[in-house]
Amino acid sequence: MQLNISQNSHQKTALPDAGDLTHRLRLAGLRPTRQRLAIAALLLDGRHRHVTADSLAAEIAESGERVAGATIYNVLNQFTAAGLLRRVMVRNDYSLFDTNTAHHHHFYRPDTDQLTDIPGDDVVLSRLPAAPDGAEIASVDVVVHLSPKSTSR
Amino acid sequence: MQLNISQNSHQKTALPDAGDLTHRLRLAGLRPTRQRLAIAALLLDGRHRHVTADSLAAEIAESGERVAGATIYNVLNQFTAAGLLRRVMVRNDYSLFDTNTAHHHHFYRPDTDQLTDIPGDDVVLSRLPAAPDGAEIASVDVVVHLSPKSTSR
DNA sequence: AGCCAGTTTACAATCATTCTAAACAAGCCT
DNA sequence: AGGCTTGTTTAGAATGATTGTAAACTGGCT
Repeated sequence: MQLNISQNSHQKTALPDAGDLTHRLRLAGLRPTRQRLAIAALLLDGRHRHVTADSLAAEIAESGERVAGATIYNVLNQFTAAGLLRRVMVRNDYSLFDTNTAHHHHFYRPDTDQLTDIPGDDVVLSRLPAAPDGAEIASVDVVVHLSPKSTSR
Repeated sequence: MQLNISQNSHQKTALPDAGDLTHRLRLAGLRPTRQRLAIAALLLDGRHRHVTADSLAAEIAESGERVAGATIYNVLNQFTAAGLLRRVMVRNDYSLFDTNTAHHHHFYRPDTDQLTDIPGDDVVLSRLPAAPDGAEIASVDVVVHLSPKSTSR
C-alpha cells in the first residue's frame, strides 16, 4: 500500500515529517500511535480546511490506512481538546473540525451546507460583554449565515 | 436599562389571549390548531427564554395538554421558519429555540451547558465582511464561550 | 352536513456520536 | 530482550435528538 504523503513535498512549508508530528503529539500529551499519526499527517500539515468525521474517514481510507470510526471521533476530540483543531458548530447534525485554530470566523450557507472562513480581520468586534460572575471568556464564535441573493428587490 | 420590548409588561396583560395567538398564527400562514395554540401560548407570550424540544414537551405535559413528540418538532420548525422563534446552535447534541427573535447574541457555558442572552448592545460588530458572490448576509450569530474563572492571573 | 387539504399521531427509521469491554500496542523497568 | 502496565484501538451495540411514514383526524370552507 502506497501512502500518498509524497504529494505535498513540493509545498513550501514543512510537510509534516514523522518526527515533527510525533513531537507535537507528545507535547499535547498524546501517545503517537499509528492512528493518531495518520490523522495528524492529514490534518496538521499547516493547511487550513474543514473536515467532518466522515470526510476524514474517507480520506484515511483513500490513503490506505485503516482507522476505526470510534477512533476517528476520539482523535478529533483529543486534538480539539489539545487545541490542535477547533470545533465549529453550524448545524446540529454533525460537527465540523477546523484545522485553523487561529482566531477567525465563518460564513455558513445553509442551502449548500458549505462553511468558509471569513478572511482576516473582516469581522471586528468593537465591544464585548463582561463575562458573568465566576466565568471568563474562552472564545468568541461568529457565524455569518448566508442566503442566496434575492434577485428581485 | 429598558431594552424590553413593549409587550413585556409586568402584569398579566402580557398573557396572550387566544384571539391574538390565532391571529398571529394565521399571519404566519399556519392553521391555528389546538397543538399550535398550546405551544404558542407557552412560547409567544413575549417573555424571552430558551427551550429545547424536550423541555417544551415537559411543559406541555405539565399544562395538561397532549401533543405528540413529532408535532412539537414540527411546530418548533414551523415557528422558526415563520420568524416567531430563532434557532440557536451551541452544541451538536440538540437545538435550543430562542423566543427572542430580535438581533442579539449568547453566552454559552460548556460546563453547565447553559445558554444566556448577552444583554442589549454589549456586542458590537464594527466590521462585517462582504457576502460572497451570489449570497447575502442572512444573520450573524455570535456565541461567546465561557469557562470557569481560573483562580490565577 | 360534507368534503379535503393541512395536521397530527404513533412508530419506525436515520444518523452522528458515544459507550463497552475485549484485544492490542507503547513505553518503561529490570 | 521479556514482561508489565496503562493508554489505545476496535467492532459492534447503544444512545439520543431529530425526521420520515402512512394512517387517522380536524379546521374551516361550501
